Amino acid sequence: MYVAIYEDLSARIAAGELAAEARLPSEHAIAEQFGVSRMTVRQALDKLVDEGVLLRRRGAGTFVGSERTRYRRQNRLASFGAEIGADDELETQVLQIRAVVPDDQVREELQLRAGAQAVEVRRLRRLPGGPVSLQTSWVPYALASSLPRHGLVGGSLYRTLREEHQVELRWAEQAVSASAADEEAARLLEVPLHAPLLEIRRTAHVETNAPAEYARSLTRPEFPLWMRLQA
Amino acid sequence: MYVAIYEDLSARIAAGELAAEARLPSEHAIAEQFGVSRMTVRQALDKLVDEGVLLRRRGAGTFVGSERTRYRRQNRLASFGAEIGADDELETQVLQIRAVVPDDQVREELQLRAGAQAVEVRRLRRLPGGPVSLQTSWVPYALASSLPRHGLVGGSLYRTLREEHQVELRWAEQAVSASAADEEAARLLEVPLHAPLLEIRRTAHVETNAPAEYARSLTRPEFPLWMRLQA
DNA sequence: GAGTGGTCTAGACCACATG
DNA sequence: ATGTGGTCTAGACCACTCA
Repeated sequence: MYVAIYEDLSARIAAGELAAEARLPSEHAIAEQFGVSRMTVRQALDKLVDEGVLLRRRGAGTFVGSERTRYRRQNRLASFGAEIGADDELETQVLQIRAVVPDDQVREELQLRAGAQAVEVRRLRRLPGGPVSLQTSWVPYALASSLPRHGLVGGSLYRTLREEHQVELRWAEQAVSASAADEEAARLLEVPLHAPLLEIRRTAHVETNAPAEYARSLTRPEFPLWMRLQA
Repeated sequence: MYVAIYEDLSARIAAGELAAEARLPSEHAIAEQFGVSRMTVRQALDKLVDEGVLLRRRGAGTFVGSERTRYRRQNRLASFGAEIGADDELETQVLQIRAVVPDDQVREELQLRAGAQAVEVRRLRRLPGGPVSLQTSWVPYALASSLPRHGLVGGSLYRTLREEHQVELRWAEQAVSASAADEEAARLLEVPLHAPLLEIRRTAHVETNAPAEYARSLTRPEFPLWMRLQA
């Protein structure tokens, strides 16, 4: 039920029915409107506040965040397109999909036995203006053995895992740093050799907390990563 | 009351009394132990799960996260020392504190009137092994007019704002990217000219959602930023 | 089958912001 | 003075995990 309230409010904000800075009905009023208790409403609002879509002000009300604040759903495990706020225009060039015996760091992150295989997916993500990000992902072979044969659905690894392999990713931890473009990255991302790039190493997990994807990505610095911090 | 439970559990995990991978008592049991309802316990556990300290597995129990997962309290607005997990050893070299009329981007982020002043704080953060990060912060002059005279408490801007100016920061949004070291950054951070650096631009807010700090930092790539993503 | 976390109810009192 | 969000109660039923 709280998911239904969450989706209803999300849709109304996305549609502009609830504009930026607008005040929402009070939690009591929303509860009555949906015929649920206030704790259930709060569960939906908590999620939207966490994403930066809503702001709460004690004694005053709950407000829709500014355009900029809510444009990017922050700290969410989403497709890369949604992450940079350009899901529609993003193109994916699949460079390679193959089964490999991964290196030690990948093996450890995916908790694979020595010699166990993983599927390696290398992609270049592009916008009309040019290349954006070079991404390499590894998925345990046992989870997605048909990936090399069947390829990606719509260029999205997460969508493919969900729809073709019944693998639903729930949370991830990632390390964000910077690195200099090597020859391959410079060529594919169309930047000078040794140019600074945003480097992300991510381990994503399914609901049982088992790791299901390890990824390394290099992104042009014009596409920063937005995040939200709580005290 | 949920804060008390949160702090009790945090302390027991930090002290090693609850080791990594250990299972916590059930939510019902914790509620009885503290004499509160289960919803209150969940409020405390939610916060720890959000930080990556605890992991929940439906039907099985709540577990302390692995050393690595819980070492860094992720997505939290904390002092830089706590952020990189080396609060004790971090040294702060204050390069400059002065009142300035900031540039347009800073003025807009802090929602200052044209010509209004801000206090600029420039710091170099160091560990025993060498420099780590070069940080410039701006705070509206009205919030901290005595900062240039009195300086920082223990090298920490957030602590100074809290203790000397009654300014408590509650949340922030930040853009994370990469940039090449200019001459000054290269000299202070002891890296080659044009070396890749992690660049963060952060706007921090008080409880009323008014902006109270804008900061730009450049960090050596050996000190990545860790974050946690939820589906 | 027993115990766990996930969700929900139908209230309540409080501190706080605003008119 | 009114209404808001912040917190809390004392239950409940469910799906799920695991012995």
